[in-house]
Amino acid sequence: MLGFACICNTLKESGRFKAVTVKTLLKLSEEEQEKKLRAAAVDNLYNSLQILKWCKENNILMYRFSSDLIPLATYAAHWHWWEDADIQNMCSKIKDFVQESGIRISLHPDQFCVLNSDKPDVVQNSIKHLEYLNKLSNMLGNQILILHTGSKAGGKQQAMQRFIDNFKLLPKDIQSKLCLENDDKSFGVSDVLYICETLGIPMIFDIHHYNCLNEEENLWDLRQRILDTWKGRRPKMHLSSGKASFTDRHHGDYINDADYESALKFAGEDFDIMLECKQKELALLRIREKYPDRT
DNA sequence: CTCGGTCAAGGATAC
DNA sequence: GTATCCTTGACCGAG
Repeated sequence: MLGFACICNTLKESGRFKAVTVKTLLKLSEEEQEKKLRAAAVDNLYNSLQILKWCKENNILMYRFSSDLIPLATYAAHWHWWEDADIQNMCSKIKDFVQESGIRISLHPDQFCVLNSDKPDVVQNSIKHLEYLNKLSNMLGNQILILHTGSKAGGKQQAMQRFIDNFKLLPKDIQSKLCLENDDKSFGVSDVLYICETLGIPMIFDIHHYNCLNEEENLWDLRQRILDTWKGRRPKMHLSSGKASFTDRHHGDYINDADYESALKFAGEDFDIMLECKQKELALLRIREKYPDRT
């Protein structure tokens, strides 16, 4: 099964999301602030639902929500977005649709969510961010939050231990949703597998990150260990192509055939594949056209 | 209206 | 310590 993330180009006006800047917010009264934030959030949730409906119509059964659906969610502390009737209403519509359509959903915190930072206030902010995404997840019926290990300050081993220690401080509800993904700069497949096995959480295998950063591990040796971290749930993996070259960390617009084929080979019958490329659903449709039997 | 500098949030690096 | 880049897509003020 293939999926894509966030933006849907095809839907034009309802395929992307609104943001609110702090600068703008500070010019407004508290009442106007809430009005602006609510309007953007409701709009973003509505657009997410439109995208999900489009996915269903096009038989795309996996989608990752934008993590910015509720603008400035942890900034505007006076606004309890989760208690807002319009937002609750939109969320339950999405939750119902997800349930009846069977679309597999997930959420991916932004890069500033660094659970293993060596700075205590960054860890606290990261936990706040995870609490926001967890709350939203429960309202949307999402069970998967995908995180990177984070910083390697102080050395990789220490940084991995900080991740493990800080993970244990999280509420169980968040812990049960977290999955860890290998990245392209600091923590490779072996590192992330170690953490996942230690904590008993699923590992997201990102094949392009592996191509950019690896210890020449034999993927077939690691494959079963990755599968095992899912404990019977259906595993997911990520796929993208380098923009300028095979190991360019920048994501390309589309997926190269060779990259798709090697991902397919790795996935076999066992993994769902989330596409991470600039052209989002268009890349998925292009793959489907090229490989009609294998998507 | 369009254009482009700017934007909550972190990290890594070079000096 | 501080300056600067990385990196995303939308905001928003200038023209």
